[in-house]
Amino acid sequence: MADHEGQPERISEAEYAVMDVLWKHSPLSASDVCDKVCGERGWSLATVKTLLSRLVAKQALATQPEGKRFLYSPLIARADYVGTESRRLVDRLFGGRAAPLFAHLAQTEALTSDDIAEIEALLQELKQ
Amino acid sequence: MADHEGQPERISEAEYAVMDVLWKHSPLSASDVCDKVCGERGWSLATVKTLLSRLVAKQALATQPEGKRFLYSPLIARADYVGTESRRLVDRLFGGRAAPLFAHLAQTEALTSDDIAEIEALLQELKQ
DNA sequence: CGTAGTCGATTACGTGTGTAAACGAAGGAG
DNA sequence: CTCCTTCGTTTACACACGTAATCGACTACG
Repeated sequence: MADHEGQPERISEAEYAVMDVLWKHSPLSASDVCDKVCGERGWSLATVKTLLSRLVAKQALATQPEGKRFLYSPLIARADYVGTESRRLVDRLFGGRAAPLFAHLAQTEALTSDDIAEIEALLQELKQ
Repeated sequence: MADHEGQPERISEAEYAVMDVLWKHSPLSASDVCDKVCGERGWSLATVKTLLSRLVAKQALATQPEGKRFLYSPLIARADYVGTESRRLVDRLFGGRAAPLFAHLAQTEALTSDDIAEIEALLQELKQ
């Protein structure tokens, strides 16, 4: 079947943890990535290697040879991923409207007064 | 292994489509549910039956016998599910802060001016 | 030059998910 | 009373995901 260039394949939660590291520090080797995530997630280096390979297969990461090993760097922007995922949630759960999402976050106390201030500031900009 | 009563099991996307129908019209039979979703999703009745069974196993649906068949109704509130999922996203992608999520939604044009007005109204209430 | 460590690639395996067919019980039609 | 339909239940299967061991190549140390 021809590489028919659809929308990018989805990135799973574990894969996201790997992307997250690479979004913060760009070209890293597999071991470097493991140093940053294997602790928190209780992973072995082998697991990180698998996730890196899958992300390369999904064209979410690029590899560049450095001596005998590879350095990995993101091919997709964090903002794109985050935007897509946010949109998915809003579409699926709130019929595409952001306001009900906001109402829910507010009701479940996920909003601090700092958040409120910040959002007000954003709204001010948007209204201009 | 003892039924150790943890947090409710996760509901997958396909399962959510079924829940969605039942959140709108409460006690329905399997065929009724199929009538509402099999069209849009291209499912067969068998698929709906499987999803219903899995949701019962996950204690997300209750069954009540009606003649020879069952009527299904939600055991968990839509608001709970939606709240949990929203929270997961905010935690995972935005470090638990809602404000950056809004910034993203705003930038990707997911916010209409109606949304903005609605959110402003909500903020007014929250500030009291 | 050989041996040990390291790297990416390959293979593995259990579980969840999407999708569905097959099976067995029960009720209605004739 | 027998056959067909209709339920719910059981079983199936392919693919994605989480997690990891193993393998073949290469390098660096001795």
